[in-house]
Amino acid sequence: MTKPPVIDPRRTLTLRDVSEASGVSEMTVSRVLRNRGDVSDSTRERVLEAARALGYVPNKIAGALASQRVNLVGVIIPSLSNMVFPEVLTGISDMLEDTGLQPVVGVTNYSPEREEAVIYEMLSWRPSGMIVAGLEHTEASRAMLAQAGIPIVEIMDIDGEAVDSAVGISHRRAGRQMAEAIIAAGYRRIAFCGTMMPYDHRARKRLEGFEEALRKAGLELADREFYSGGSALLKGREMTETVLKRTPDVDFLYYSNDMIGAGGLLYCLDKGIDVPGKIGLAGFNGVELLDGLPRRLATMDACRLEIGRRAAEIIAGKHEGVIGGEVIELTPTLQPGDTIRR
Amino acid sequence: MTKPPVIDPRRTLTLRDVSEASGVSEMTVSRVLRNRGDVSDSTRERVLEAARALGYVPNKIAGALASQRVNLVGVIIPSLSNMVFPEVLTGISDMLEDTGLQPVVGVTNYSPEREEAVIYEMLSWRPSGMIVAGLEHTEASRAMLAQAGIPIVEIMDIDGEAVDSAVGISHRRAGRQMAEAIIAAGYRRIAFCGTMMPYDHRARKRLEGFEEALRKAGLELADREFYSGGSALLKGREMTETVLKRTPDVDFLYYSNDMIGAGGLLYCLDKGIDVPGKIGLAGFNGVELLDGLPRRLATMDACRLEIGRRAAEIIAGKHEGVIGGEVIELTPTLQPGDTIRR
DNA sequence: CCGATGGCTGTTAGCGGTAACATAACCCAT
DNA sequence: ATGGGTTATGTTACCGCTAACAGCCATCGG
Repeated sequence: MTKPPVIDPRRTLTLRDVSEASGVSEMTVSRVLRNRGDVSDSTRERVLEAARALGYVPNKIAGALASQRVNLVGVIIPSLSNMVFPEVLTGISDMLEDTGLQPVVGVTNYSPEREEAVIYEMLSWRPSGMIVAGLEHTEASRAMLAQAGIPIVEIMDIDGEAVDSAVGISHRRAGRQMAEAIIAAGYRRIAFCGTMMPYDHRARKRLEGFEEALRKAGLELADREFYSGGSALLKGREMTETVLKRTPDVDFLYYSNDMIGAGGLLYCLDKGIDVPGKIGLAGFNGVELLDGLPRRLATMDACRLEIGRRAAEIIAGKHEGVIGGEVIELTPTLQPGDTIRR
Repeated sequence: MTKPPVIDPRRTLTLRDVSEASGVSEMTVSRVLRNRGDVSDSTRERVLEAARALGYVPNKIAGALASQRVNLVGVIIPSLSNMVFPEVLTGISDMLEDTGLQPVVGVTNYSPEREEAVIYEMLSWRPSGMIVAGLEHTEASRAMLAQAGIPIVEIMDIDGEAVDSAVGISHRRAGRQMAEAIIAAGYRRIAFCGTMMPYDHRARKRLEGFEEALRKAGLELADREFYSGGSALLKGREMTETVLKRTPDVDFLYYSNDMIGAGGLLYCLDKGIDVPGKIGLAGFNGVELLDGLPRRLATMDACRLEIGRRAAEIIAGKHEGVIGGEVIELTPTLQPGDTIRR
């Protein structure tokens, strides 16, 4: 028995509906809607009218399958609650704006397994390219990316080996530079406060570079304190208090990000501690938030917008010549602010 | 380190490749990979092995077209640089976690035209549902959503007419409640600072509710100041300074969001102004950031996480019975903090 | 007046999967 | 043996669209 042909009034429309409504073939409708090939003005007119009247929305799934072309770019980042990744996203969107490409975001929460799953999921939509934060991935993730046959750009970091292209800064060098500036300013009892997430490789590399520079100057960290979760601003306060109580002679606090740095700054100001006289402070990232604080925290711009832009450019193929495997190192600038002695 | 098996790089793998490699039909491979139907253990084993060895990643485009099923949920929000939407997203992701559904985010930058374009783009991927921030859309946007034949949930706001379902709070009421609390605390010369984006309807509604309550008490705004763009914290400082200079007898400042409120708070503390004695302050949203400030800003929680969760529940069809058109009003709680006299 | 040319539209054959049905092999009770 | 029921696998026909090519008609130079 054949099923009764259910004429669903809300059946989703297809090209055929538009084609019937406008009296031309599906192919012509397709051409009109994509602005492809030659279509006479009168026909185009008629088709557009019909499509609008019906409220037709093309089915990209079918289109993508037929054309083997997908206008999506997968963007995989560890977190959205950080303010740094949204800014990278802004750079990406800006640059992708009129390329017909569209970013699709996946979040990993700093978990390599989650990242692997997200990459798999993304790739199964056959995007035109992938932008992935960081250089550290599971073996399987790297393999999938390498096999995908699309441009891959790893962003934020360049201290390591990229699957394909990479755009970022050297966090080791950033840590080193900050240490050198701090030492040059005369601080000697230097402590570190930062995230303890084992998978925040970039914070780890900054600390490595930082300690390396300290050693070179015959110094070592006077103290260190780690946190995870919670309000970063509050954690910054708390960690600062902890360190200052535990190691009262500390004269500088290096924070792994601006948010906890800001917390530390507010704490010091609250307590009436002389900043940067008695204690110097520095963070990392150059977040906009700092502009509103009572004093400008020393920090280092991570070139987030620029990273997003450059990565998107590579995906969009806007760069001349080179086909892949580019590594673009951007150079962050140290902003001494008002929390390092001069 | 062993490299993964390098397959012919010019062709992406299909079911057929796996089927040939494991000696069964494509259909059986499909069944194995989706855990559908009965497949003998030995066959399953063999297929999985082959798929893994080849590095096969299924093509969801083809799958979606064939099955008429897409495991995506479109989420359309005005901005990512706000911290409130990332939190809503968290709620959505949490709830969607094990439903097989995956959120895909689109950003409108508070532009109705952009929103229309993003909705069109999203719908053309035929998602299983859509979550859209706000109730105000272009005529065309509403029509598209209504026609799509999928569950639509408008979030954040319930003061207006929903296309289908809605989850949110009443911003008018929120504004009213805050005004009542402020008046009850004895403040009389009340000013407002907020965004001037013409499309931030929720901020607008809060202000409307706020002024309504003032009027009911025989009061009116003593002053008002608007901003757009830039560092919200800094703008908060600046606007506060402007208002206090222009209208020195102001005794309360109501901010349209916590970030500018925090800026105002920092400004007042800087200037040694007695808060909440001489001047009271309040913001809106209950952002985590506030936890780290020297004093707790009065605010009102916008139920962001809960909104995300509930919206996702509706899409996932986890709610019993009802088919659509639900409107869920959540009730924000006023957190008086330390910046309103008691 | 013919074939060539170019503008416009239609036809055909998939894209890579999956739903639905068909088939084969094996089991058991009748 | 026979029929009916399982279980495991294969076959067929699309899903909605687009690439590639085929056709048609008017125009045009020789």
